[in-house]
Amino acid sequence: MPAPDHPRDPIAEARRQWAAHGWEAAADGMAALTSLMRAQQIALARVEAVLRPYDVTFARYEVLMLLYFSRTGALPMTKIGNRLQVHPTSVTNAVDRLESAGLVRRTPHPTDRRTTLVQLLPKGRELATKATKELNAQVFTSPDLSSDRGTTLVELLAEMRHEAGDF
Amino acid sequence: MPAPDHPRDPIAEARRQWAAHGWEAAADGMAALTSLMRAQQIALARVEAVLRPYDVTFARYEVLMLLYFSRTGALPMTKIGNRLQVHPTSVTNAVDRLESAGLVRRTPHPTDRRTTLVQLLPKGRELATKATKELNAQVFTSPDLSSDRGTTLVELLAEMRHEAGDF
DNA sequence: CACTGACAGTAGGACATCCAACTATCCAAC
DNA sequence: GTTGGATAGTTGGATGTCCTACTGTCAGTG
Repeated sequence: MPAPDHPRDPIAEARRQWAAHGWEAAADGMAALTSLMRAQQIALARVEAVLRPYDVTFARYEVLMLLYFSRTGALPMTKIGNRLQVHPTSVTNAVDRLESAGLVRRTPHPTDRRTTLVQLLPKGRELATKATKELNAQVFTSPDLSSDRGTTLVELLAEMRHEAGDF
Repeated sequence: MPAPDHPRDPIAEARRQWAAHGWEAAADGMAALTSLMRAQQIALARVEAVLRPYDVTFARYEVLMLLYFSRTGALPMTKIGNRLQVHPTSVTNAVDRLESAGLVRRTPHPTDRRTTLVQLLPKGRELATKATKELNAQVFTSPDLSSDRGTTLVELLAEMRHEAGDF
């Protein structure tokens, strides 16, 4: 057996404890969920480190890219929230900051006065292009994400998301 | 081709856009990372929904379980932060709230006056037991986590975490 | 044509996370 | 012994997320 005070995988350790307490049936699920939490934390930190010089967070970057890919460069707040699966108030927050930074602009909807359109500005489009280039180079092409492992991960998580009604 | 305004997988859609913009090499990595973010969000929401009646968040629950599994029911703040891979200030925050709820207690370390020990109280141990029973039943044994899929997920993410120096 | 329910967005509050800066303590090296 | 670097923990500030509650607007129903 390994030395007790040696750095081991804390999730494997937790899984062992689960089983030791008679919770065998739930041990795998616990390990899967905890792994998900930890891996997300690591991945997010890597992304945010790359985005920091551009003064945007991942949340705001996602909004920019959604607009970047849209035909007219503009989308209603609601549609942004639906696509990113975040609360309306989170969209308000992100757009507030993007607007303050001069990257997007709020525009009234031509026919529906309830709706606010978010319009990507040239400065925002430029930032999206540059930041994406950096992310592609420094994170998205890293071997632990882009290999077969990454593809398998996408498939597994897509099934999970689908069962949870994500799309 | 599917109807353009039909609900499709937004990640598959983003992957397609990535490729269309000449970023093929990064498309898989982007999809993997984004899947991770989304799946974590879903999983966390499921856990927090179960924990809400107990007035603890997942972060605080993790602290409780760490103490629950420790031999003496007490750990230094630093050790908690290391195990959970969170910032020292996050531990301070979580322990503050657990202490206010009467679930743990701060104790001075017998020999090192810099160190603060966090001691699990009976009320905290009881809550940990009950909450775990609920989580096991309602989340951790759900088929999308505990099947082979869950096991594969744990292995994949363990490799990722290991390469990122998580343990 | 008024009413009622659904929808779009925002304001205020709670929580978790991180970072930078600070105090207190320990320990090793001179 | 004293000094200086490392360690433990907290405080204050920023950000993102959610929830609840609220205002305005739209659209279908009577």
